[in-house]
Formats: sequence, structure tokens, C-alpha cells
Amino acid sequence: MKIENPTGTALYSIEKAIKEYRKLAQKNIAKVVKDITVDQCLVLIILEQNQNISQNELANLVFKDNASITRMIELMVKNDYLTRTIHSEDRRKFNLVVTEKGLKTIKLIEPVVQHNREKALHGLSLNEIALLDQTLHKIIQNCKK
Amino acid sequence: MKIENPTGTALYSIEKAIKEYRKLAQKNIAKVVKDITVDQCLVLIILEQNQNISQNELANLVFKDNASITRMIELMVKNDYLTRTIHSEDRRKFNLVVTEKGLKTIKLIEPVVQHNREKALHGLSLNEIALLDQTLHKIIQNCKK
DNA sequence: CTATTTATATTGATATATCAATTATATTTG
DNA sequence: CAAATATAATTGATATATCAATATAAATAG
Repeated sequence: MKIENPTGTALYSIEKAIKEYRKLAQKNIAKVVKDITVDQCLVLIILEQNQNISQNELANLVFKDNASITRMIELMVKNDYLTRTIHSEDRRKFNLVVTEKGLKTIKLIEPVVQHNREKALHGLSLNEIALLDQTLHKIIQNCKK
Repeated sequence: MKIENPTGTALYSIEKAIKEYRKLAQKNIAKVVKDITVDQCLVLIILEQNQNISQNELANLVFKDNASITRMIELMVKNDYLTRTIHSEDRRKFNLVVTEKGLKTIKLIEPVVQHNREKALHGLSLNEIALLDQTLHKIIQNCKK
């Protein structure tokens, strides 16, 4: 049984697409803010929109591991993007709050993020994007079973 | 300008899909071979099918950085999956050769890789997969410009 | 109410990602 | 041919990914 060239399959196109997008995103974000990564931007935006979520929930929203989130938050606190204080009702949890610097940063990167998405999806019809999303969700479900 | 929730866009579905697939792949591969990663498996398969390629070319085929490839190869040589010798005609290059252990490993993981792909794409029509691939390639091109 | 189980987060170990700087060798240009 | 340029790979620094083990606190069963 000869395996086909892995780089020829749709699954590798998925990998390639996300890598190219991340490269684009990082490049453009770096133009306006120097000390932040794409992942940290995403965390910032999510946290601003979802106050009072736990690290756990945050991890799920950004498709990351708990361990990764712990370390990202450490860094972001160190770089003054977030503050972290103990949750008063459940002492296992923490309150994650976006700082002033974090809020300013969000304002700076918002148009960049929009632009990146538009660039990546340029020339695709709404229908095409919807289909893409639909197919990807089927794959996600298949993998989870 | 309020940014939409990033997790709602097709681009994040791409990220989620590839992460779920990698998780599935790693889990199933670990069942038959313990000391190898998904990425290393891919490198093995590519190297068996493309003899005499440089690290550079290999990096492009697996969508990785040169630096990543250097470190992966170091590890794979250390774990006896590959041998690396200096290229006689261009002394900047190396000959990468899959070892006996590497070949045996490929035989072991081939059916697993097939099964993983089938599982991930289960229930999708050929047309649907082709469309997916096509749309992803548009995105890839958009990001590269 | 105590013992067990569950939930939240951290830590250690190892692998990979990415950028920038560097080394070594090849190729091209003047 | 010598100097400049280009190519292949490495290295250092830092960020993220993943698994397994652990610590702490909360919830629940008996």
C-alpha cells in the first residue's frame, strides 16, 4: 500500500492556509505594535468581549491548551497587557482584566485584523465562505468522534 | 468599529479544524509508535518519496521553517529515524536517508495515516473536498500577495 | 461532616514556530 | 581571478503546543 503524497491532500491545504494566514497576520500586526503576537492579540480581543471568563473557557475559545494559556497570560501580565487577580468566589479561578495598554492596543490592531481577514478572503463569495465553514465543521466533528 | 468575535470566522474554523485533526492523528499514531510525532511522520514519508531533496526543499514541502527542519532532523537522527551525511557535490547540503527503523515505522504508520484521513473526511463528497481545497488555495494565494 | 471525586490552574519536559543573525560554501559579476 | 552576492543550513532567543504529573480548592456521595 503506497501512501499518496501527504502534501496533496485537502488536510494539508488546511494546514498551509492557516500558516500563510498567520504569517500575514503577524507581519501586519508587527507594523503597528511590536511586542505582541497574533495569539496574544486574539486573547486580548476575546477577553475584552468576554469579561469574567476563566482561563479554562478562554483556552476553549482560542483552541488552546490550559498549559499554553497559563504561560501566555504570564507573559501578557508581564508585558502589561493584562492584570490577574484571584477570584473572590472561587479561589481556584482568576479575574483577567485588560489593562489600559491592552485597550489601546486593541484599538490599534482592530483595523489591522479586519484588513487581514479581508485580504485573506478577498474574491471569495459569501456562499463560498459559508460552504468552507460548513465543510470545516464537518471535519472538526469527524475528528472529535 | 467593533470587531466581530474572532472565533466566529471561517479563518478560525480553519485553525480549529487543523488542530482537531492533529490531535486525532497524534493520538492514533501514538498507539503504534511511541517515540514519534505527527510532524516527524510527515517528514519520514516525504523523505521516502523524495530522495535527494535538500532540507530547504523538505521545509517547503511540509510548510516549515528552515530552522524547524534543522531541529527536527537533529532529533530524528538522534532517534535513529534518519541518517545525515554531507552532500558530495554541494558541501552546504546534506543527504537525508531514511534508516531501517524509519522504513519499518513508515510501514507501521501508513495504515494509521490512511485511517486518520478517512476519518477526518468521512461523509464528505469528492466534490465537497475538491471545493474545500480550491477555496483554501484561493486563501493561500491571497495571503501570499 | 468526612472521604472521594471533580474542577481549575500550574509545572516540567519535550517538540515545534518564527525571526534575526551568523557561518560556510557556491555562484556571479566586474 | 577577486569581490560581491546568493544559497543552505545553523544558532540563539523567545513563543507556543502537548502530555503527564501535581497542587489546590470546590462539590458531592455516603
